[in-house]
Parts: sequence; C-alpha cells; structure tokens
Amino acid sequence: MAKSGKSQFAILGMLGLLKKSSGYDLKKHMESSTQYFWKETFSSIYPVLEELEEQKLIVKIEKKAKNNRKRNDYILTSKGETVLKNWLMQPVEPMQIRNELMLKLFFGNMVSVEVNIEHLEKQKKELKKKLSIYQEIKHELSDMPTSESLYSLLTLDHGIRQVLSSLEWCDNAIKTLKSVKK
Amino acid sequence: MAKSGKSQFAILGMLGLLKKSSGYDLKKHMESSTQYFWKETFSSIYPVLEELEEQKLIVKIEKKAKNNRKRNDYILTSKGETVLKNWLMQPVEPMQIRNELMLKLFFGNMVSVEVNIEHLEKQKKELKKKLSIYQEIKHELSDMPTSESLYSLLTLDHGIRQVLSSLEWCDNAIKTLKSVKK
DNA sequence: ATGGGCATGTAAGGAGTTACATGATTCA
DNA sequence: TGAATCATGTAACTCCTTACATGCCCAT
Repeated sequence: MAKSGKSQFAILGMLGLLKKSSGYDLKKHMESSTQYFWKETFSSIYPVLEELEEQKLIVKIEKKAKNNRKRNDYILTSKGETVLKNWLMQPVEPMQIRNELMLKLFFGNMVSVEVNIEHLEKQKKELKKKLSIYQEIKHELSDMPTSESLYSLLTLDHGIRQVLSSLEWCDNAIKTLKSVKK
Repeated sequence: MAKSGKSQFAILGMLGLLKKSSGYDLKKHMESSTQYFWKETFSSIYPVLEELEEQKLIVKIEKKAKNNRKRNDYILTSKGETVLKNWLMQPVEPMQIRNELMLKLFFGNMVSVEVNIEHLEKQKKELKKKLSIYQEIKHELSDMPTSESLYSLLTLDHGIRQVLSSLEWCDNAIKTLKSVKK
C-alpha cells in the first residue's frame, strides 16, 4: 500500500461520491464542499491519481471529450471501494493542530495591545467571510433530499458552529483587550 | 533568515516568556501551556535551537548543573527579541486545516451509520478529556496576577469554547444519526 | 487577440515526523 | 537493579507545497 498519506483517501472518497470524475473536477468539487476542512492541490491530485491507478484502486477512462480535448476520467474499482470503506471504518487518528493566531496571542505580552487587537479584527473578518460561504452551501444543500445531504449537513453544521463560537470568542477577546488598554 | 518555518518562532517566543531555558524545558513548558494549539518535538527543537544560535538570535549558556549533568540553557539576544516581535506583528497566515473526522463523516454514506456514530463517540471522549485538562490549566492560571496571565487566559478560553462547541455538535450529530437509524 | 477557465502534469524543496541512539540520575 | 525522568541529539523519510511548464478553447 506504500503511500500512507491521507490525500489518497480524500480522492478515493470524492470519487466514491461522484462516481466518475477527472482530477480537475475532483478539485472543483472539493472547493465547493470540503474546502473548509480538506483541500487538495493539482500537484497532489494528479500523481496520487496515477498511483491509485497503478494499485488498481481506480481505472482511467481516457475519453477525448467532444472537442477531442484531453480529459481523463476515473472511476472506483471494487478493490478501491473496499480500501476506502476499510479506511472509513478505522478510528480517526489524532491530528496535530497548529494555530498561528493562538501562538501569536500567547506571546501577546511582547507587543502592544493594539497589535493583538488587529490580529483579532482580521480574524473576525475572515470568519465572517467563511460564515457566509457556509450559509451559501447550506442553502444549496437544502434543495437536495435529506438522505443524500445528511453527512454534508453534519460536517457543514460543525463548520458553522465552530465559526460562530470563534466569532463570539473574538468579540470577547477584543473587549477584554480594549478594557485593559484603558 | 533562511528557515521560514514557524517552529523557530514558537521557540523564540517561549524563550521570551521563560527568559532562560533548555531545549528540554522548552518542551515541558509547551506541554503544559500551548499543547492544545502548538507542539514541538525534541527532533525539531534541538536543531532549531542550534540554528537560532548561529543566527545570533539566542545565546547558549553551557552550564554543568550541580551534578555536572549536561544542560544547555538559552536566552534571547536583543536581535532575537527584535525578530520575534517583528513576527508577532506580522499578520497571521491562513492555515490549511485538515480534519480527518470531518472527511470520514463527509463520506459517511459509504459505511454504516454505526461506524459514524462510533467515530463521534470516540471524539466526544477525547473532547471531554481535553476539557478537563483545560480546566485544570485554568485553575492554575487563576493563581497568577491577571496582567501576566491575560494572554494565556485568552487562548485558553478559545480552546474551551472550541471544545464546548464541538461537544454540542457531537451530541447533536449522534442524535441525528440515531434517529436516522430507526 | 487576449485573458480567463479548462486540463494535466513535473521538479525541487521544505518543514516536520518517526525511528534510532546514548547516557546520567533518581527513586522505589 | 530496574524503571522513570532528565537531557541531547542524528538520520531517514514522507508528505505536501511552491513554482514551473504547457496548451487548448471560449467569450469579449
């Protein structure tokens, strides 16, 4: 099985959902669904796709689309499905989190209060942007039958709660820092 | 400046807080303070320490402690302090998040509901463990004067809110999945 | 005709992780 | 005397990221 990276499972999983897709579309789909907890770049997608094919977990369907434009579609093999399902059943490995904002704030005493407030304001802006993206996705999902969107909704809900909670914390932290300034 | 990794700043920052410390103690301190958003391993600490010394950002104080036991203490130079403060003032770079639980859940349709519930239960357990650690740290911090613990409390508060929100989400998700099962 | 989206890749590098290696001290 | 903690390091590796490279199609 060689490669132990998680990218392969992200790709296998997306292929399981989409049934058939090109590397390009795989990425597009991730951008509009998993992007807030999982991203892949083309530079990882294409080599992994090749490797998965070698291992017979997926098969390539080279079809010259209408305009004989190059486009490689892939589909899961039953072996690939087995490997994917097996991974899905394995316990989640604890991830190492690295949060730069927290690190900077933790050392906040070494710079002015204003600097820290600025970091927080910037964070707030980004969180709000995220939130509106999530809400948009949620809107789109509401058109689908629940059975199909069940798990998307669950993960999305996590994202929304996370953002909401972070936003509250930001406001609180800013308030605290502003009161210290005086 | 060569190395662009963040480890150096974590180390510089901890040295700024502790004033003087060995690689070993640096790690110990991180384990009891920043571990929920930042960790370093010995294998990264020692080489980085060496590199920082080369760049004159820190100085080594080789002192054979009492029992002539090897122990290298380091302190920040003023150049190191400048570099650290400069980094602290730079905007936080967006981090790429990879959440394996979310990824597995997103593909949850491909396995049984029970598997997904199990993942969530395991997550709950871990979150509760985290929460009790955080609360312990909070307790310890309450002995310190607020001015010194201000930023520790802010980051800790973030951790606590995050965990609480995740815990709520877990309960909700489990409830949803259990209702689907029937 | 040119800029943006479609579409696929290669090459090099970097930062950090895992595994390995060593040895003194302290406590039970 | 043996396990746990203190204490420092090296080597290999791995996965991912950044930068580079190419070329077609379509709309304005």
